[in-house]
Amino acid sequence: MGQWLSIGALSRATGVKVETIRYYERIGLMPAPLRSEGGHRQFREAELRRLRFIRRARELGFTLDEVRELLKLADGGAPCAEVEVMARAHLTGVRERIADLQRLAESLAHLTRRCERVDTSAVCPLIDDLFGD
Amino acid sequence: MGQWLSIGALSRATGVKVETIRYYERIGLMPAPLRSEGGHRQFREAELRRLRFIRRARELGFTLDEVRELLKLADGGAPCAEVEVMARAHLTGVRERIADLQRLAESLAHLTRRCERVDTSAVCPLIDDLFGD
DNA sequence: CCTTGAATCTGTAGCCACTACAGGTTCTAG
DNA sequence: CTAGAACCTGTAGTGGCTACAGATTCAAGG
Repeated sequence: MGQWLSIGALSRATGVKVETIRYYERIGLMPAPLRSEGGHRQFREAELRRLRFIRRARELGFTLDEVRELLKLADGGAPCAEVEVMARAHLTGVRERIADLQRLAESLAHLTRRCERVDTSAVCPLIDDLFGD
Repeated sequence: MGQWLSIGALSRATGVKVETIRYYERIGLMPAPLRSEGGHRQFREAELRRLRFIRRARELGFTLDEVRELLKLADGGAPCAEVEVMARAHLTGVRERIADLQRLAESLAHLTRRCERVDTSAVCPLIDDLFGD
């Protein structure tokens, strides 16, 4: 009943799974928290904020390494310009992935459209296409 | 100099890396090929066609399990309807991923836009946002 | 025929970001 | 005091490769 959260409470508060929290600690993304007599983790406000930050950055698609970088910038006073550079680079990457997937969806749609026109169970043009030279 | 390809030649012919070809064999996606006296793999037309099929299906974003399924269908005469079902399901998945990424790009664009408006090196609104409750 | 060096062989470990156990200990409510 | 929920550590698995290390085999040139 103090000012701390158990790992389960922190998990509920952030939406990050218990195992993942321990994983983040293991890889040094989260600091080692205080412990109870018996060895249970006790988290405080700072850790809650940090973990929320991590979760949101992950939701924006940053890799853990990028999150690490972002946290370093944040901890170091965060010159906005540098953060923006990272975010923009990331955005560019995301847009490229979207473009890739769109091309892919295009191809798939095209292939399935060809499938539609085959009466019942002839040789599938999609399969044929994948095999063709 | 017969009718077979070495693993390197197959790799060049398909664009699939040598290690990946061996990996596909290990997981049973490619059949175990003939071997030379000394133990080197000897691939023939059938394997070339199969590997090309795999590569193209992978380019369309199918998982290896889906590729396996597709190959089973292809080997079994391929009733076009079933193939179409798989392809459509896959297409739906791809479109969902595109939608997810677009939402993500939207958020990122929004955040970086807010960054732009900060003069020089104030507290970064992007970082702030990720920390906020 | 012999040598050189490129290609190939097997087996194992690493990557990312978790997730899922197993087998034990601690905490908390009744 | 006790039951059982929550927690602990450590290890292994996921997908789809990729990257070694250290040994062997192959093809071409002399």
